[in-house]
Amino acid sequence: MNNSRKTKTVQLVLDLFNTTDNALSVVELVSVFRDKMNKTTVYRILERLEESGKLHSFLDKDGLKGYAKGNQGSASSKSDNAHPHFICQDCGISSCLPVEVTTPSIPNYTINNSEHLYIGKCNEC
Amino acid sequence: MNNSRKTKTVQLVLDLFNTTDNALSVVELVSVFRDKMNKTTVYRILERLEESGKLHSFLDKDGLKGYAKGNQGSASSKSDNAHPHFICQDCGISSCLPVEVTTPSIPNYTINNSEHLYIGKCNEC
DNA sequence: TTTACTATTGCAACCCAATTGCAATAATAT
DNA sequence: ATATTATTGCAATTGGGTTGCAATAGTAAA
Repeated sequence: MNNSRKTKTVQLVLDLFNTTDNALSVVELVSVFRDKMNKTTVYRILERLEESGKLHSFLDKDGLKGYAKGNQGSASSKSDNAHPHFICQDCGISSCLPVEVTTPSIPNYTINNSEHLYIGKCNEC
Repeated sequence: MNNSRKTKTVQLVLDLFNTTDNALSVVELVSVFRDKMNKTTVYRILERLEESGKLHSFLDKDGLKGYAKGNQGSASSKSDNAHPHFICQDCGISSCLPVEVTTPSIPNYTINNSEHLYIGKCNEC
């Protein structure tokens, strides 16, 4: 018994993420699907797709949420597969950086998870 | 001609940051100064103190803004002195990590600035 | 000290990303 | 077909953060 249902709206979201490797902000996604589904639905679909590991999320430099393909670990194992995200300060495009993240060891601190954001210019700009 | 004025409210904020090295979220600060000054005033004072290099800011894992002592570069030279921030998932306390940040070099990307956040447990928890 | 100048503050209204409650709808299992 | 319940739409709400503007209070000059 699988809980998740294959609805038209979920399929639309999945289709979009299959056309790009870039990350998309929730604001963009809500706008893109303006006529296809409700804002709340977009939020909830993204939430579920992240939960199930089909997408992962991160915060951009303005504190807005972005989503991209792939699993950065489910809610129960957040620390797997961490990678930095990049945002172009010119065109605003954001993407996952295919780079290893090294976690420093700090006395008195146990580090379980990390977020890394790089701001700069992409090759288009 | 120095633009900045030594007001009572600014002094209160500076006094608080002199009692701790930890970072404080804007929400906390607004709450702490609830009876001393207006919410808007807190935001504006923090903004000015960051501008002048007495404080620096960062985003926590929920996208909320935090402030801590010290200069992470003025608005014109943001990339100086970057360091990671730590948030304890138990007590919520956050602090600056005295660690160097290494910026990876990625083909086709120019990186000008970065944000690093570590989530884990502090020595108290 | 008084006066003039203007940085700073308080307040109310506003912006906008994100969340919530609930009834209606539509996948899926039987 | 029918029952079950995951999913959606909608409207209202929450909450961090911002803005406009008049009132207030530092500060410099007279």
